[in-house]
Amino acid sequence: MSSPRSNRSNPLALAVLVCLLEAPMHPYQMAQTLRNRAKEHSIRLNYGSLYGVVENLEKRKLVQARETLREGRRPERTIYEITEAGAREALDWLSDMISVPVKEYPQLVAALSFVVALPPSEAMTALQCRYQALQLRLLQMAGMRRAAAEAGLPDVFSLESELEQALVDTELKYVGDLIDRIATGSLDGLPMWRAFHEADDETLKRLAAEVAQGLPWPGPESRERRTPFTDPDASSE
Amino acid sequence: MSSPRSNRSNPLALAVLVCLLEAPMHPYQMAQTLRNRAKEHSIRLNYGSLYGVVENLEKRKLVQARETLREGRRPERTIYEITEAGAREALDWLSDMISVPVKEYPQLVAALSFVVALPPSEAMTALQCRYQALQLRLLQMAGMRRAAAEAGLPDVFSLESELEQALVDTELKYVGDLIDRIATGSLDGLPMWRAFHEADDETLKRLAAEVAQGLPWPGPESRERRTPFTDPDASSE
DNA sequence: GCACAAATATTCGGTCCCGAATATCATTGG
DNA sequence: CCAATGATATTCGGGACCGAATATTTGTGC
Repeated sequence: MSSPRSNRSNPLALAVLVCLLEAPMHPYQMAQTLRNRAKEHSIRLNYGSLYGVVENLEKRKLVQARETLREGRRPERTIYEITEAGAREALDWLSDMISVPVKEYPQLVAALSFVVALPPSEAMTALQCRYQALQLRLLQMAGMRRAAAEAGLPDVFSLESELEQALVDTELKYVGDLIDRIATGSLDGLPMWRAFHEADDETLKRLAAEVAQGLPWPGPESRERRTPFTDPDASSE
Repeated sequence: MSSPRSNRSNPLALAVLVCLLEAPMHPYQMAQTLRNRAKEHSIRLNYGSLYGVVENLEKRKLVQARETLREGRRPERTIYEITEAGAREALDWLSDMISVPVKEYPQLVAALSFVVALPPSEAMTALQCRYQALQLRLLQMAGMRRAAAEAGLPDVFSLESELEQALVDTELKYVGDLIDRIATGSLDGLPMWRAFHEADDETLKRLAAEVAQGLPWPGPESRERRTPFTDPDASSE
């Protein structure tokens, strides 16, 4: 009934609104603007998505077409401008994005949650590989930040890269520590992990998995029903 | 031709493979297993998505239906098992996810990149709000980790929450610092930021925006073409 | 034993989004 | 001057995903 389509899922829509907050423009120009300001590093920017997003905003009356230039030369360029409601929505949305942290799912967090499925030696190799890649990225980011500073860009315009750097740095340090813990054997549970994979014996593996499964993993509500996992028709074979 | 559908986009598919690496099961049981192990905190888990993902994997011959139980009681439960190729894919994928860091777009990074669109006072309020929320989340996470430790779960099974905590902690500290920098006025560019929003004068605002835009924002390739932004037919009005 | 709620297990429709393709214009140089 | 290349600007098809709806069974109180 009220809002025809998407809510506040796609941050690209916010980017569009903020662009239009400054001046009316056509979609491609928004892309240019965002790229010029290196926002592509903080927002997932996709040429194809832009037009859909803008249309969506138009349906929700947050932006409106101001004029369509034809000029005979270029293909039609539709210039959009922000509406009253759009301006309000932009500031509200932005405010909310800062105020309310949402759960996110970084790749490495996901990967680590399954790391025991990998033999320790392979995990080690992979971690070292990531460590080097992260070091490289940190160097690149530091370079960009230095260049921006030298160009006279005030910090307030590059807060996002400060934070990004801090996060990557944290990840780097964590990975480094983890590598050490495995190398020195100080990681709690490492013998068990090794046992899983050194065992030629399938049943041991299976057993170990069940151990992991059977361990009481308390949720935040602290008392979780132990799922009774139905019938033991587990079959032979 | 070769792979009918999605590649390695959805980590839920990896979760499915890892589940099946341990034992054959039906989709709902995978969900149970993942929830029991609190993987829902590290993987975006959606009941509806599961079936689609599993079908996809079946098309790619990474899993196969082993048997379909009817039992007369419950609706049909199709039990899947992993294939040889599936097992290889799982380990490869996992290894890659660890080895190769991919660019990610945390909400706060996106939000900060537009923070100057917000009046400083509103930004301040929002930041303080987030700060409190993050503190709370940190406490919850610490509680869960302590509970897990007391329950005897070895660290190697909860690496993902260590990392998550480290990341949230970094974010918290960054937000705290930022609040201080604004409060004490030590943030570089803060007067400019204030000027944007204190000006009743529209033209000043517009001008300031252009300053931000005109500033040479060097990309990682260090020399970016200054986009000539086409014709100065900017129109009157 | 029956109504009602909760858990179990899966289906389905709509929508969002990505990437490739298209179409036009500008520029270069043979 | 026209073919080739690259930048400009937009369209489009189709797959993936989310969340709500659907069945069915189990449990609970009366």
